[in-house]
Amino acid sequence: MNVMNESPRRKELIRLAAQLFVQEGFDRTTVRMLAQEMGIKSGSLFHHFKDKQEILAAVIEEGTQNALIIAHQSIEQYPAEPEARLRAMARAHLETLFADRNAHVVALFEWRRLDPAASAHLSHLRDAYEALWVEVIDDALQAGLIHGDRFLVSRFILGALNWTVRWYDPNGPRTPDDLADELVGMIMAR
Amino acid sequence: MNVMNESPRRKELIRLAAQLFVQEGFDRTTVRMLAQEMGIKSGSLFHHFKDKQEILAAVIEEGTQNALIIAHQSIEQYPAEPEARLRAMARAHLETLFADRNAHVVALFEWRRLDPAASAHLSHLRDAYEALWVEVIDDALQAGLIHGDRFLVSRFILGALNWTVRWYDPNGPRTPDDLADELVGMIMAR
DNA sequence: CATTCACACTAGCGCTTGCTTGGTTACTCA
DNA sequence: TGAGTAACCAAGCAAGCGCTAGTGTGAATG
Repeated sequence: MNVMNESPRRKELIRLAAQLFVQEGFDRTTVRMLAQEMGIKSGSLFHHFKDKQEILAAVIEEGTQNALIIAHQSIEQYPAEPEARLRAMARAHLETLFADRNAHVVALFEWRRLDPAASAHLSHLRDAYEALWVEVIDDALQAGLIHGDRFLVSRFILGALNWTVRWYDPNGPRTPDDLADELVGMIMAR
Repeated sequence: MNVMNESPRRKELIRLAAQLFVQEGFDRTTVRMLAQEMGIKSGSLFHHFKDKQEILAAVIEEGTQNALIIAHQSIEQYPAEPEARLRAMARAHLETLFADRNAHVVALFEWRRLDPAASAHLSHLRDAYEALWVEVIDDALQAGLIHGDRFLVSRFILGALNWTVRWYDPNGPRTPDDLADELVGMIMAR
């Protein structure tokens, strides 16, 4: 087994697993299906991962790491412009959501399948990401751009954004940036 | 087997199944777990339902039927007041969502486990419900209460509302009506 | 040249799954 | 009273599950 390995091979396997988890759901995806998709036999799978759980954790970790990095990069461009920060954060959210769609769908809808240990570890990553949001929203509230309870507002915005994976068609006429701008426009006081 | 049966017994079994599906997820809920929760043996379960799939369909059907009825009752009280209609619709949505929480969580997150036949049948129910929303939102747009693309606005609102099942605590200080009012306040032009 | 290593294979164990079968009990109603 | 039926049970089958043990191979390392 290959515990802490960041090889390209492992990354590719994780990508394939994410795709299958989205298609079938974690529980219905068997190790034999995973192996076939990866072009190996089911036994060989356990050379790369300790067990099926570890594959799930790896998928979710990758997605969340990427989201954090991109969000950071996006808002640090505008240290003192609340509206630009809000817009950049929403854009970054949708950008990662659809660039890395499979991993994020797994993170959003299969989180509960994580065992407690993995869940605890990954919760920190997610909390760090949500803290970024709360920060940006606090700025926007203080600047009078939006109004309402900071807790509820951030939950509503994240809900609206996350739910897009259920209906948004990347091949349609609208870009993720269009969506982000529309949402920001919808909630901003004029 | 007991195909089209609306007996109280069946209703109770469906309620118990919904609870387990939420706790464990559909795939991880075994027929033996269901039977034990129902106080019968696993074989007896198939006297009430053709197969496991039928239980899932029954759970989702119940929840969606209720939502439709309550939404109808709520908005027909205000035939010509766009703001009241919007608020009533949001309140009704959250009211059913938490009154009938288990069934709705299953409907939202286990829909994809339905086989194609059941999915086709239930899609009509869901579409009827969403049509109500589009109607109410069109009225609000025309009245100038909110602004934006009708399609996107309704998706964002439904996303924000549905996502509440992931974070809202019914034992906390806020009522579902508080949430609905806060959301409407957040998006309404002033 | 000998050893080690990553990576893959074959074979299958022990267990759980959804569902079936054949029969029993309790109740309703002519 | 006795026929019909809804509701249940005990037993188990066939298939599929995650995972393990033991082995082979070709490339890198000493």
